[in-house]
Amino acid sequence: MNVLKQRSTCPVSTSLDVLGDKWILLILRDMVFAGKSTYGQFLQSAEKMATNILADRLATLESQGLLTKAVAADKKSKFTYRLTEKGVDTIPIIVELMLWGTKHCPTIVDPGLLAELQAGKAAAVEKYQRRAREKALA
Amino acid sequence: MNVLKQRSTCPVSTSLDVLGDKWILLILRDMVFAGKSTYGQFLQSAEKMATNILADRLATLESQGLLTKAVAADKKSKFTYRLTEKGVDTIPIIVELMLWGTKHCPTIVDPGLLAELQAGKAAAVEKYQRRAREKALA
DNA sequence: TATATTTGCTTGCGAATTGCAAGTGTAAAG
DNA sequence: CTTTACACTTGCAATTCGCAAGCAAATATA
Repeated sequence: MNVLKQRSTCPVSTSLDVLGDKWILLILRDMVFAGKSTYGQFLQSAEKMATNILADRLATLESQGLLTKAVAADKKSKFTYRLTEKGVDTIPIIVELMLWGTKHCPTIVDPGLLAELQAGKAAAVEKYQRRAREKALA
Repeated sequence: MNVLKQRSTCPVSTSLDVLGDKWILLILRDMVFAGKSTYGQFLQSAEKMATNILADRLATLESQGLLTKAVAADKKSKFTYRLTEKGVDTIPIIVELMLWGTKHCPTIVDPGLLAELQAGKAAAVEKYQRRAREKALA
């Protein structure tokens, strides 16, 4: 299950073999910019992903080493998903997608976040990466 | 045909509604980094995309305004695809995908391009954007 | 002028993937 | 000890995918 097929040795292609899925990147977005970390929270997103797809993509993300799964601190019947360094490294990609969408598609954007990104992209990326790392340790 | 469905108003999600497809981004990669511009050239890529998928994705890219289709200068039975500004603006996304793949997946990378990106990402992105714009005018 | 080739697609079809609805299992709460 | 919360799993119709073959117009070749 969930065996990755690499189509070529091109770095863009190999990235897409993992990340070239609409749901995968929305899960990562939710973790980074919405602070979500549980199955139930991911289900509540505006895009309404199906439960089987969510389960499948979480398993893929875990097997690909982008996130870790652990029993939640408050409840034993609950799991917490956290980004690994490999996952944290996708933040620049998500940020570029956000900027492109903001510029070229009809969207509703958080003005604070947009201003932050336009003021200094690299600094904003680093801030969210730092924040994700801190959460992973907690 | 090729009607886009927007899943939400989030800029990451709207970007993915257009770009969240493995083939779409490989076509853009071929245009930007391999200088390809015809149907036949796209078919020759290492990833071997099916002819019906290529035709479909080129139509999508055209209808979404990422590229333009024109009769080739040398042959009337040939078409030339060129990036629009909206297409040129995807270069930062492709560059981030390339960097992530290089760092986290087994790949074979062009050392010159990698060195150029590591020396100065913004400068390299601008160079390829300039080059794509020049080609579009030719 | 007749035939072959290049180029850019379409079409058909079996296989894989998706999305929806409903069901399952375990832990905690009442 | 029943109910609720949470995280999935299963079944199934419908869409999408990938492969192979076919098609049509423009050009090259004999």
